[in-house]
Amino acid sequence: MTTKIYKGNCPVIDALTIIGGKWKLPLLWHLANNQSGIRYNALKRKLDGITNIMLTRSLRELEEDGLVTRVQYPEIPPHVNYSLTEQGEKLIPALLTIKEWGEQLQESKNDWGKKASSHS
Amino acid sequence: MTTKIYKGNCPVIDALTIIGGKWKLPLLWHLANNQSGIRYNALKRKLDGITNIMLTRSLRELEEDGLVTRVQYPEIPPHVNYSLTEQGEKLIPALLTIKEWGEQLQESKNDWGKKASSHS
DNA sequence: CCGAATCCTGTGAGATACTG
DNA sequence: CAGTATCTCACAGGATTCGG
Repeated sequence: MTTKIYKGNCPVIDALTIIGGKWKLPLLWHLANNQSGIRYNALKRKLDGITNIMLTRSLRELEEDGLVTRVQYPEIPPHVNYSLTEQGEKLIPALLTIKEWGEQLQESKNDWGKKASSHS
Repeated sequence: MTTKIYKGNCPVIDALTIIGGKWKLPLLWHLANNQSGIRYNALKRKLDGITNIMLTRSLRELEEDGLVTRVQYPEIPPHVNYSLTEQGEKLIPALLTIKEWGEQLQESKNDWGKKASSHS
């Protein structure tokens, strides 16, 4: 994936396709931590290693998918602000669910299945 | 993605990487619907269009990631049964959370935020 | 300051054929 | 029945360069 496969058939796949790019999650994460919005270059600094084109692409796609709002102030110098939409905000709790599962998975990969008999 | 990026840093990305392949979700879905397990060829029939190699690869990866159990009965003809592990089962509720979000997203993409008031 | 256009490459995905 | 072995191809990701 993040190749689109069963178009429209499955909301889960749709969702994962939307957030499936390499930078989408980090991007959403930083946007979630800046509810007042954040500027392009600030975003770029936080996402260490991202190039202009990847940042622009990712932002555009998230915008088209209705997760991100872009507000442009026609000033000199230019000023563009990005923030999560309501739909974008709603995604965060879902991601936290996944996060917990991922943490459980990492724990279970450590050996501790054997020594756990102390709490019963 | 599902290129691995920030190895180990983020459980969310880890999780999405694991379930990120093209057939992973459909596969997990069918496994979730057959708690007693399901055989290779039965799985293949349900996943219409999948090739042997993709099915094998996907199963192996899920097995290595601890989501799927492979049980082989040394009979003639061979009989191999696949089923979800506990970790695999735990993933399902998380996916349902994502599913709900995806459904909300599709609703909001239909135009009906706008037309709600005026058609006089 | 905020991007777009072009070109290149590594990897996921698949077609096809063969095996214990 | 349950897989493997190669080969090819498309596409996401990225380097580089340029513009309002």
